[in-house]
Amino acid sequence: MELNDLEKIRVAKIEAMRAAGMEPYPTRSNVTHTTAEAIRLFEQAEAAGSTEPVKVSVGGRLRSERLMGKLCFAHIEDGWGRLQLFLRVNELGEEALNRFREQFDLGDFIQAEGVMIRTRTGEVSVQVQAFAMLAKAITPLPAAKDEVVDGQVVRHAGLTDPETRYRQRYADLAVNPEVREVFRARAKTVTALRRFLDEHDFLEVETPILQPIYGGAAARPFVTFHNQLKQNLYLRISFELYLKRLLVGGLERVYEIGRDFRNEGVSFKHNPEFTQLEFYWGYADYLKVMELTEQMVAYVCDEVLGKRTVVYDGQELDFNPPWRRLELRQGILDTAGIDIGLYPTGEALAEAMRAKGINVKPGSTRGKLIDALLSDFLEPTLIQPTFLYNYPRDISPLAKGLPGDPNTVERFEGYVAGMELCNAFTELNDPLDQESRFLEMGRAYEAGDDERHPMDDDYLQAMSYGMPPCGGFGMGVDRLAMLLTDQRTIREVLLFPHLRGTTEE
RNA sequence: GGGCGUGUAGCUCAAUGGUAGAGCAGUAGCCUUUUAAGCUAUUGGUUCAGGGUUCGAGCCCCUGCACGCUCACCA
Repeated sequence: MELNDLEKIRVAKIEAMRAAGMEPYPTRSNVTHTTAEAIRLFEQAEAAGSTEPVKVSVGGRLRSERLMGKLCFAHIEDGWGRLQLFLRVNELGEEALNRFREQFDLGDFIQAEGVMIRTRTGEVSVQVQAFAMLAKAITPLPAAKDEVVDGQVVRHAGLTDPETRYRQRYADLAVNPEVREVFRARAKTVTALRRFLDEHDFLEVETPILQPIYGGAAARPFVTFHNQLKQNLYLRISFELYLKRLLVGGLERVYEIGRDFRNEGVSFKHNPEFTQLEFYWGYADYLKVMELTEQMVAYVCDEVLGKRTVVYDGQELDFNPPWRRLELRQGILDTAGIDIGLYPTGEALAEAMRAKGINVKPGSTRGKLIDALLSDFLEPTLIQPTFLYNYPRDISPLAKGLPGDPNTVERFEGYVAGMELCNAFTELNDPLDQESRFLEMGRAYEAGDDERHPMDDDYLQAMSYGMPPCGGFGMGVDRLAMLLTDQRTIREVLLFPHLRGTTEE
């Protein structure tokens, strides 16, 4: 452990404490109240007109110190808030107060016991009668100054460098309270999603992360190897194929919240591992799923924010149902000026796009071209929550066809703030059709496309036992958390986002 | 992967090719109701790494690394 000068000074204090018979890392604390409990207790006593002294023992991290000769004000912070400590030579004696001044630094975890009082300026405080070190910090917190004014935390020169914040998230969290709030909101989001689905009689399940055959999405997987079994395994790119097997088995409403892994580029909305929610709802279809989605997101907004509107990137988003519904064909016509319905083949559509001066990636299928039009023209315009529906068949191999339209499937995606939030369809449950779709995919991707999917024979076996009609749904939970916490990058809602390795060590 | 930008003290930031600085933190002294903890003094640097140009490089050039923005990729 390489120590800088500031850290060496603190280590010297540790040695001085031990030499004086005090343990800087005692095994146990003697904390009786959180800061919030202590304050509440005192305010209640005050309101009741009680003269009985409120005695507490509180613990927390030392966040500010104001040394005034023979007295000292300090703030400690625990997981519930902040509390001012008032240390006087009158109660503590000169020796103890000097010990506090000399051995206690900002960032240390300490314990203080005493009587709750209100100081002359009116701040609820602990008049300290005894104190102890709970855990000495060696590295100073990367916040120069931090205080509470009118209940607001004011920071002067805090920790802002994104790289340091992500690599040392512990320091970021310790020093930036709004970061802690983001992750509290994220946790509430996940809890609310679970509660909503539980209340709608969905069963939460867990399916394999290590899979011998990956599928359910078009993405490159991470590959790993089981030494004993001498077997290649893939980290899942979706839960879909396993969850639908469960509907075959009679678990007709299931969901899973967990991690997906995709071996692709990173961006403000992509991380190599991300949290996905998928649910499958027997006897439903994509229209019913749309309605449930609206209700679910509105429910989450209520639980997390207490309201259904949120300002994201300066724009107010309204999550009140119903969301705007826009047929994909119409949306592309409105924004790109091309009616995909007039071009049933990839060649014809590519021709129409070139005529408009749009760059066409050679070898693209019709579906990929439509997806490109969607991404480039339509997606940026979808700010308010919108369901795009009816998607091209060749990029949706697990979705059921739209009756009467051989090129189109019953699929929708939810877009908010120009970003894809969720993806759902009426699930294909015809095993023979499914098999031919797999084969179709295999041919379309044959020319060395590494998104080509292996045939999953066991999945077909499951389908052949019969799966009830159902609507399936997938949503990026990180992206929902971004929207609800007004964060413009996924890294801000991941505690430990993926960063490149450093060259040291 | 491409383009643009950034990298200087623990943190936030300065510094025409000419002595590397400030605020806060730290250290020392003074101070019995503070709240950007006041006054006084003071310590602290592999300027991301490695090469080059130059009498002289934080600054200019090259290579590499990391981060940010952006484009590409990504159902």
